[in-house]
Amino acid sequence: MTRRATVYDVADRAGVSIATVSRVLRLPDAVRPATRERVLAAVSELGYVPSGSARGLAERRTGVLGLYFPGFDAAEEAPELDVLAEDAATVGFTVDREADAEHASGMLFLDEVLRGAELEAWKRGFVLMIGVGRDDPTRETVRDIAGRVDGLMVLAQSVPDDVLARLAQRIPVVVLSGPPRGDRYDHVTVSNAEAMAEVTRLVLAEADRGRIAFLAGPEDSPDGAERWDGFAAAVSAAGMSIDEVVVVRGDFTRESGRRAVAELLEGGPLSALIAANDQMALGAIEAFRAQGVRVPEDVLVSGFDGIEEAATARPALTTVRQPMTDLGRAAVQLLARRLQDPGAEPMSVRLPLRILVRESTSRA
Amino acid sequence: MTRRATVYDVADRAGVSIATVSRVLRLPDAVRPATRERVLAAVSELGYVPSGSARGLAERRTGVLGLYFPGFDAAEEAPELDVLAEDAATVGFTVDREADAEHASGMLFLDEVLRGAELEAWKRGFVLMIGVGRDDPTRETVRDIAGRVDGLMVLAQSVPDDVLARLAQRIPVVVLSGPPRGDRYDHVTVSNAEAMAEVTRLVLAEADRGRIAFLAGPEDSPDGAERWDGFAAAVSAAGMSIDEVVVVRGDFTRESGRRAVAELLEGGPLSALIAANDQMALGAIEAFRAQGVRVPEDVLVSGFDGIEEAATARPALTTVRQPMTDLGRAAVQLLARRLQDPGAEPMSVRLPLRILVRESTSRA
DNA sequence: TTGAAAGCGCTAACAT
DNA sequence: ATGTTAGCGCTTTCAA
Repeated sequence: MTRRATVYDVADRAGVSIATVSRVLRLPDAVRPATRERVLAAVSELGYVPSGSARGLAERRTGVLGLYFPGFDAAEEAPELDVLAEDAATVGFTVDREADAEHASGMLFLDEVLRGAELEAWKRGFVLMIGVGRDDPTRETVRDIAGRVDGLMVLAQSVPDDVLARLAQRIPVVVLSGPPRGDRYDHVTVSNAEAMAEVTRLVLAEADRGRIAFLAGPEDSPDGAERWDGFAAAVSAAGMSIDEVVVVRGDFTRESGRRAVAELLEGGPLSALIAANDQMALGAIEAFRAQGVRVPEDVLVSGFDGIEEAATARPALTTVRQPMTDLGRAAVQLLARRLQDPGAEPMSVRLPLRILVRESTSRA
Repeated sequence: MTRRATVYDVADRAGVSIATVSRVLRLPDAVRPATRERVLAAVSELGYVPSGSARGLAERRTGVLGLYFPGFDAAEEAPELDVLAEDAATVGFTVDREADAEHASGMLFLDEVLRGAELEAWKRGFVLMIGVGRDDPTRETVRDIAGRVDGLMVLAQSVPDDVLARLAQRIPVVVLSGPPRGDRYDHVTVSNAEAMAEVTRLVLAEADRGRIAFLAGPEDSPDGAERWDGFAAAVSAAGMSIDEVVVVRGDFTRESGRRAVAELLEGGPLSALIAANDQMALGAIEAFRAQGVRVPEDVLVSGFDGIEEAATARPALTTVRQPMTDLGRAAVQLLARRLQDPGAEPMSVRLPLRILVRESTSRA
């Protein structure tokens, strides 16, 4: 690798000025064909690739959009790997008769958002830079990224409010998912409440007249709260009093779903259980089965999130799926809009959720 | 958003020179605490975020690594989405009683590679820029990226040889997966052949003395070729002649697996079928079942790739899993090495595969 | 159609 | 410990 070629090298070689080189690359039609050919030949011969930094500096835009996630791993938990080590593995394989080669769990959400964002960014001529929030107080990855991009998309909760406010002073910020964070940012969300209301409506329509239970999320979860609101609204709409339903609070884990069912069954049989997320719903189904209660024959169960396991579980779980790819795409669209028109009013986009009706709520 | 603050603004406000501002940010200990505080206060008040472009230009390094994938989508196939349109959807949900909300298929591979790369990059103080290869002749996304990063990781086959060679002239390149592309690049691969040989050995040890079949991939697949080599080696090692086995060529699709079985069964019963990938193996199992041939009682079947469905299928499929996260991590490690020592010899790292022995090859 | 030259916002010598 | 200044490699007026 010899010294990197620059515009000057190309200009020399083609016998033109650097301005002409720049023009050939940016406004080819503004240059006489013969000259253009000479320049392109030089570019090619020298393997010239323009410096993004220099361009970014001169143009005052980078052509890069940033996507910032909450940490999807505890960096510390990652096993050691050092392929440069003296004793680096030399075996070609290992044999495993037990393990199920855990597929990365739960993170599909982020992957799909990423994919949607990348597609939309590409369509608009941007490239994507990604960052993951890991709490290392000595480093602020998000600022690292903010300094290198024209606009930033952050997943709800991944950046503290004050930091976000600072960054928004410098570049456009779009918040993805979660509740609105003030009305100063562009924002993409989903209709948690409406979708939960609809699920509840569907379940109530199918259920016996009997005890209905809601398995809520933790108190501090904004998503959980919205889902509760939706449930409550549907209950009222069905002409029932909210006092007629039983509410148990869980923490979004499967185990808390199991515990909730144990508790609920002490109060007698149930005709439907509506959970604030899939994990709790799946835990509940396990517990019902353990107690000899059949789903959906004896009790209907619904979840929320649309995790993959909801589809493969027996019975398959009725749930609500996040439009993950569209979340990513919508975020980029909002960012692109603001980049074009920095003064526009902050805008909030609400994407429809997809309700998947499956066996667990079908009194066949 | 007022004009973006720069070092000059910060320096003015703190009553120091721009050099001092720069120092506070990069070598805080080289500045007197009192001065440092003043500067940091100014930084904070102004919401100053250093320009990555200016830094990159001055430092002659960007602190960014690039990861370039082959297109995981046909951009054209993506449904329309325009959240800014006048008639943008206003409904909160849709109800779906049939569909299984397809989880993005097959691309888990890339997601996990990405995750591994991001983790390792973060550990080393880099951020990650991603690009996806889509064939748009008018744009060269990969060059876009190459101009903005200190080093580039490309997935095998995602970049034409000549383009790659050009880029490698400018920045370090690491090739991921696939066969070596010349010996001029650092390279991370897996031991396709060895792992397939081991799978074959395991299956042969378990199988009846009967007809053994290999379900090969398309001729032009380098992976397919390596897997074939491994199979052939194991067959020889078992003291059999390669002529004793039946070989059918498929194209890595499930349908081709089904067809292959139909064809194979015409030649009489089989005792084992070793497929070059999971999709074909799963297709084969379906076809066997349709013919009343039981797996694994009558015939053993193995796959390759370790897709998720291999674990949930009935019977669970014996397969070989790619160390995807480690591929990403290893690539970054190689890149970091080369960045430190540009003159080092190109290095090729071979990662062990993980053989997962499951029901489909277990004569219980 | 082309060239000269002035920045873009930073870092890193070198001076003080 | 801090300030001055010369680039880093490009884009973009403004002139020619």
